[in-house]
Amino acid sequence: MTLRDVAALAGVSVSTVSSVVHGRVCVREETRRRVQEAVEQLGYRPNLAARRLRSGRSRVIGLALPSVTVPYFRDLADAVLRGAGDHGLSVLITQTHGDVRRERGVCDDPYLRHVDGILLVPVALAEEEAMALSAVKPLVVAASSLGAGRVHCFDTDSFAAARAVVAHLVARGRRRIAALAPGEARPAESDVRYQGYVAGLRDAGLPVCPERVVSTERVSFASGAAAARALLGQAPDTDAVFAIGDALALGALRGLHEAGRVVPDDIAVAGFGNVAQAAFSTPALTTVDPGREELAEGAVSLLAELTRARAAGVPLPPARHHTVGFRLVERESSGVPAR
Amino acid sequence: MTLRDVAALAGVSVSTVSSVVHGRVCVREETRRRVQEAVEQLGYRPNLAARRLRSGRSRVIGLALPSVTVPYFRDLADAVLRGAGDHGLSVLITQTHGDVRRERGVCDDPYLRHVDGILLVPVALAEEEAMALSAVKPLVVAASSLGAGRVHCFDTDSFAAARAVVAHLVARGRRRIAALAPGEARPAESDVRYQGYVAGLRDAGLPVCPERVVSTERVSFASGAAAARALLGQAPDTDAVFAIGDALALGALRGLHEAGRVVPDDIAVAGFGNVAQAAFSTPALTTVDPGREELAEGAVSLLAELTRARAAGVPLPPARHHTVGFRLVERESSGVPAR
DNA sequence: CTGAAAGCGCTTACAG
DNA sequence: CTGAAAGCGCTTACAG
Repeated sequence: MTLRDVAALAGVSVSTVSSVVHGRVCVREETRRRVQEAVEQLGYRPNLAARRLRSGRSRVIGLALPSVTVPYFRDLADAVLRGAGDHGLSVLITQTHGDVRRERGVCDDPYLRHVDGILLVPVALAEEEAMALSAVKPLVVAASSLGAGRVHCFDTDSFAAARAVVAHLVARGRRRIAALAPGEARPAESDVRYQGYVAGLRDAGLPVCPERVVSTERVSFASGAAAARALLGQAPDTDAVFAIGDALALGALRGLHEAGRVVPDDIAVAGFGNVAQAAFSTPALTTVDPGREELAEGAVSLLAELTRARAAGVPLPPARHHTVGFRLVERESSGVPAR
Repeated sequence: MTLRDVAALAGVSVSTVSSVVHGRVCVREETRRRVQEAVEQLGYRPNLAARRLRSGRSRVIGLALPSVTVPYFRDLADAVLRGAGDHGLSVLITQTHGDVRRERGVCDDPYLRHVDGILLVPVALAEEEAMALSAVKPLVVAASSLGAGRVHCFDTDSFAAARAVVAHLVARGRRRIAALAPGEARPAESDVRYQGYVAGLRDAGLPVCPERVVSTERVSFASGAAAARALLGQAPDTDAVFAIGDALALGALRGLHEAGRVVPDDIAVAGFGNVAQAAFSTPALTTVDPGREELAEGAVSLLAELTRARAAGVPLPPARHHTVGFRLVERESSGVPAR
């Protein structure tokens, strides 16, 4: 079932069929009708591989993120999948597992080689490296604070959001507020959230106590639970915890429970991400809604625009850092009653 | 950067380069070396679209599942992504949202059109419909009990697993055991789990009480919470709940908590799926580990084999229902102490 | 062991 | 408004 077959049945040339299929206006109404009938009758479907070979475009974008098992990224993937559908794009997902080499290599990733553009959710990539990637193919960085706007980037204002979380905890009467965040080589995005935490403490005239800052190995339930236990060991009088990710916060809830602490009576907990289960934990989790839908949709739209521009050979719009609004979601874990 | 360029640099024909790239043995060692050097030097990468057009294979498989936001499917997607990588396959994900028309139409899904084969996680599809899809392109049904083995199918023995859950609850002294499951048009897989519940009650000589069977709209946290509230209204003396999915169970935990019931003291809860957060809820959730890794890997391997067979023009192996082992994971929500 | 050539199905100037 | 023709980059018999 090829253009040739359709052309034969409709009694026209393949060029004409191609024009009809692409909705070009330069075809006589009567001809168009005949071709369309032939298309219907034969159930013609264009061969994508041929189209791609010819046009150099694949209509597929790559989504490179740490792992779909992290609730925050999974929800983001869902939003991207939906957004891409609206633009007629398919999505190829690849997991970097937070490995900076894989992040650097996304453009070489054999599974991502034929994609038109890449939506990258980096964890450890430097802005310069992202710029290098942008030179290879259209790239939009999502959900990560990649600095100075020299790369197309869509992100929540994580600094302000984290700061608002701390302000909220302070308003609920907490003074000894801890932070849980990935350790040593803190990913850029996590670091921004952490800096927001520091700023929030400063706003309230509170000190940053090193023993209240716990480094975690990853952003996972297990790490959160372990970090909570460690925190109680080194700073038992802590009365609130800000975890830079919901998975960490949900794990901390668990760790605190195991240690016999009552949340929020003994200790408040707040996270970041407003993942689906944050509303259904016990107690329900106070967190930041990062405007995920808007972020995913904006990033996909921009990427679609970039790939179109590139295909058309027109200059790409200059890189910019787009910021999406956030919302503080106050729930039981910080002492806000349900309902 | 094409075969031609490499051929020119190496001073051979494109056919020879192609042979080297494909590792065919019929090339003289000295020639192979020269070609490989040229490949390196030029950084040659094959054009996938051309390869696909020529070979008719894409090395991409489609994964069609209800939604990546459901924890159970998200964990499955993660396992499939990893399994596919081992076979050198990319994965294109499409969400059916449990819509049977989208399930029936997976082979026509414009985003899945060029894939070599499809891994389908159906919710409402009948076996006959799946057979019809199999005729279009290689298809493996995963994580769903699709009957009689006339379609390639990988599944947990959900019936036995659900039955084992009930046996466990009975062993923990529960007698008034409720079930939470999607309503009216119960998906095949959910129904199998439900039937396992019924069998489990029978094994213990317990009656199936209609007022203890609550139909949910979806498998989500929110549905689980709502169902738990409904259950308490219509059968307040219930002492255990078996939810056919972990999302439902985790939501029920929340609903019961809101209603002032203590789990497991007042009422035990068990789920199905052993999703990542099941170990980190409060209390930790008793559930069934469905052998996800084995299931995903088996399904992907089989699909890879089918696509290879089809490409080679050899007859596909006959359809079969593969069953994967499960494991009951006993945790606090059914009264098993932590640790 | 190596190469010339056909062709996968499409798009796109270009000519008419 | 329509068609003939070139060519995207590759693979694969086939001939030598």
